[in-house]
Amino acid sequence: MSLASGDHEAHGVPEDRPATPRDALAATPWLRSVSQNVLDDLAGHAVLHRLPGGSIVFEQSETPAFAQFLIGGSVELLGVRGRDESFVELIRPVDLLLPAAVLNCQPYLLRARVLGEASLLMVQAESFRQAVTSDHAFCLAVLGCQAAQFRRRVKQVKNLGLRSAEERVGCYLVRLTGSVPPGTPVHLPMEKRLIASELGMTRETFSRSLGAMARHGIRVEGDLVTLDDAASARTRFALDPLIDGAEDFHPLQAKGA
Amino acid sequence: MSLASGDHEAHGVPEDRPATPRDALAATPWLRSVSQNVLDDLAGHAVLHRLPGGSIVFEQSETPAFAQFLIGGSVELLGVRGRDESFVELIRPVDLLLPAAVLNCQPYLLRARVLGEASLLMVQAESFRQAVTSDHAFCLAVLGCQAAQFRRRVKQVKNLGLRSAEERVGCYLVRLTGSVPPGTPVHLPMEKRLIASELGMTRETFSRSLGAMARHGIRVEGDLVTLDDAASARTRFALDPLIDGAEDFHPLQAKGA
DNA sequence: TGGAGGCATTGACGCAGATCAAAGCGCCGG
DNA sequence: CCGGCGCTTTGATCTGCGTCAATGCCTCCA
Repeated sequence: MSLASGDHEAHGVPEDRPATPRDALAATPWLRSVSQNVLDDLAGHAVLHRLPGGSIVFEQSETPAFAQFLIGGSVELLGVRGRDESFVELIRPVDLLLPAAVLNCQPYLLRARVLGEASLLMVQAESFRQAVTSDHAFCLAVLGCQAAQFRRRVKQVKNLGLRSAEERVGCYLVRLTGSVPPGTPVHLPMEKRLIASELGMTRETFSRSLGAMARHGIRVEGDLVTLDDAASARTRFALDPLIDGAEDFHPLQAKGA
Repeated sequence: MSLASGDHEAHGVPEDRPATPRDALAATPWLRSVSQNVLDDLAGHAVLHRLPGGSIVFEQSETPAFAQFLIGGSVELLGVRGRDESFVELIRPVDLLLPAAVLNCQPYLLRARVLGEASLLMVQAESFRQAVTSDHAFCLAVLGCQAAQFRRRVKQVKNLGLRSAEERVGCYLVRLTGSVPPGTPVHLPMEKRLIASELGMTRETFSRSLGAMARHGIRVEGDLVTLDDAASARTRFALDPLIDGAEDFHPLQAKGA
């Protein structure tokens, strides 16, 4: 249920980034039930890569050469038309970048751009497909990963279609402050402009909405959020688990026939 | 590349609806490479159902009891909040209704409502999951189905985010008339209000946009569309395969390890 | 044949949110 | 200590599209 970006090793313990492709795969929760030799094989056709903020991981209409596992940092997916970009989704670790395109050998429908800094595990597309078609457990893992992504998208669409800009902001903040006792200040997990695009609005609208939150018991100063009147806030901005709930990977175990 | 709804047996040959669950599975293109006995097993835990227009197939937040295969007709998926509904997607045969929820045993995020009339094959959820976890070929088929759905959703989002209402209408009509020689009148494949919600706008806006099409070489009279000036129309409303292209199921064959 | 209900059209109007523009305000490098 | 750059804030303005309402048109059925 964390709203945090994958990108703070600023204070405290530096995230222990895996040193090798094999380590990265071993550290991926949703590959837990995949056999060692399949992971070995994948790792054998993979490289670990680190990209600075702003890098393009792939471009719209490219044919995938790799299956990209996002290991650290975060990546935004954007629809592009000429000069215009429209934000579609923010991917956080550990997840696959548009597995559908890789599986189907079809062109990417979106541009992927790194925020902050990201570590990617790049597995050769053909080896990835190979593994999916030859190993049932891996196939199930990918299926589960895709299912979670799909549900996240649906939630995003519902959030956009069913709530006003101000409500989206309110619910976001209520959720953000939900895990600490009311009154405790909480940091926004990323730059405001990024939160704004994740919530499907411009920075200006986001900024104004933050101001308006005061009227409902949420105080925002800089990147610090305090829930002054929890009752009021939670009434005005009622969370809906079918929109605001976290969407976790759900394990499916292979069984013999 | 058809825009047609799944719902015209009005003129010509009546669609041959499968008589038994087993027939329905056999007739599903994307299950072609699944072995007979798996299909037999699924059919053994399934019923074929026919629902009149307006029926609710399932309600938001229900836990799936069945995996629903849409065999004929079409079904709309809607996000619901209180009294409001927001259209999310139109499903056409043959496809699964929200497989992610079924796989993960998680509540549906959307309401499913029948348009016109629909035939559904309802497979017991547990048998469906059983088949996915025990049969690799079936697992691959479901993965492919989900991948196609995912890409359709992304295209939809791009269409909405990157084009104005009028452009969406224009592109829709250009695509609709694309398969016949310019000048030939074409029928709209469904009621205007449905096209409008598929294009993410109100009927009124859709209606006005249809009127505006005349300025770009597309004449609309009733439900008949004629492309008068193909060059002008296709320039103003340039199709983008990454938005307007059909998204078909892409087969992945199981291979031994 | 007439009227009721569903859909489409048309016009007037309003508004949420985008856009444009101009300051503030850190933060960093020199 | 200064200047520039990127982010944020704030205000003014614009506009696409939704909403509301009136009307017309079909189809179905009594």
